[in-house]
Amino acid sequence: MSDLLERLRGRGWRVTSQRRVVAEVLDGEHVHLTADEVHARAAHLLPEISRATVYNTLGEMVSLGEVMEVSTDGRAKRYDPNAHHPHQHLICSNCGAIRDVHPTGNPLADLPQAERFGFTVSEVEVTYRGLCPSCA
Amino acid sequence: MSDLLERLRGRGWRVTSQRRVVAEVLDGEHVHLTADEVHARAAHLLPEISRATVYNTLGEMVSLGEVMEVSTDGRAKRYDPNAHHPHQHLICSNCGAIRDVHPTGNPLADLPQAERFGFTVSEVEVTYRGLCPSCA
DNA sequence: TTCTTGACCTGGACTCCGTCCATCGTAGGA
DNA sequence: TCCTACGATGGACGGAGTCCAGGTCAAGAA
Repeated sequence: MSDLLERLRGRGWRVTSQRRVVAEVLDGEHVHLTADEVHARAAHLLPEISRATVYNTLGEMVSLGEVMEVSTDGRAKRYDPNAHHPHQHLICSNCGAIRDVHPTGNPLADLPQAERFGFTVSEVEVTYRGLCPSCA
Repeated sequence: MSDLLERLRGRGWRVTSQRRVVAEVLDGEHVHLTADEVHARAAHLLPEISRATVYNTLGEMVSLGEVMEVSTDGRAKRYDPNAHHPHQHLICSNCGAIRDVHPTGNPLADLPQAERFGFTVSEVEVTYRGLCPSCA
């Protein structure tokens, strides 16, 4: 993630302290923060940052393909900086903990032509659910 | 779905006109209505039905396993009455159209033990995305 | 059939998540 | 250093869903 700002600058992004702070907050493995959590942590580093800016910045990072949006439960969306390594998610049904996982196999190949209803299918998203060690 | 009310009655549910109307609205294949849509259609049959009742009834049907909740895009949840036939979903990225699909294979088996992080995995949800014939 | 009662329904207030907009500030090129 | 267009701000707004106090009624009892 450290080179995220470089990539963004290369795409013509103006680098501001707000954007730098959001990028810093979104750094690491198994990071799946809500926009509000990003805002809280960013505000720790830059107290005056506004919610709207966090939403804007996250939205831009998503549309640039640098960050992945994860809708876990119909509540707040979560933001996953691990967008360059294809992966799926494993979610605890009880506490909501999320892990990045890498299943074998190719689910796209598992959808027969007859089941595609004429759609051009381009993407598959797999969500595993269960109980994490602490909740089991 | 016609026997849904019978099943619910068997589980000790009090059958009211409101619940009957919600059950009637949720009938058919490839039905994926939002709570608001359910409310609108139900109100067509029973004008005084309230939003809260629709939410309560849908929530109860979901927790009884008679209806399945589908979070498509982080907007409103959709309700799928086809809960007794395991299936996945295919969604048009452009217009949001949804179809029930039946992939081959077993994605649960595709998650190696080492990728389970100690979770007790019990459920997989697969969402295919692409463009429907009208949007392509 | 009528009575009784606890489960159910109602509508409006409320929360949470996210978006919009007018205005102000500033990064970075000239 | 100056300019200016892009970015940030914060407050109002909107959609989706939940909560609650009070009124209503389904269904078993007699």
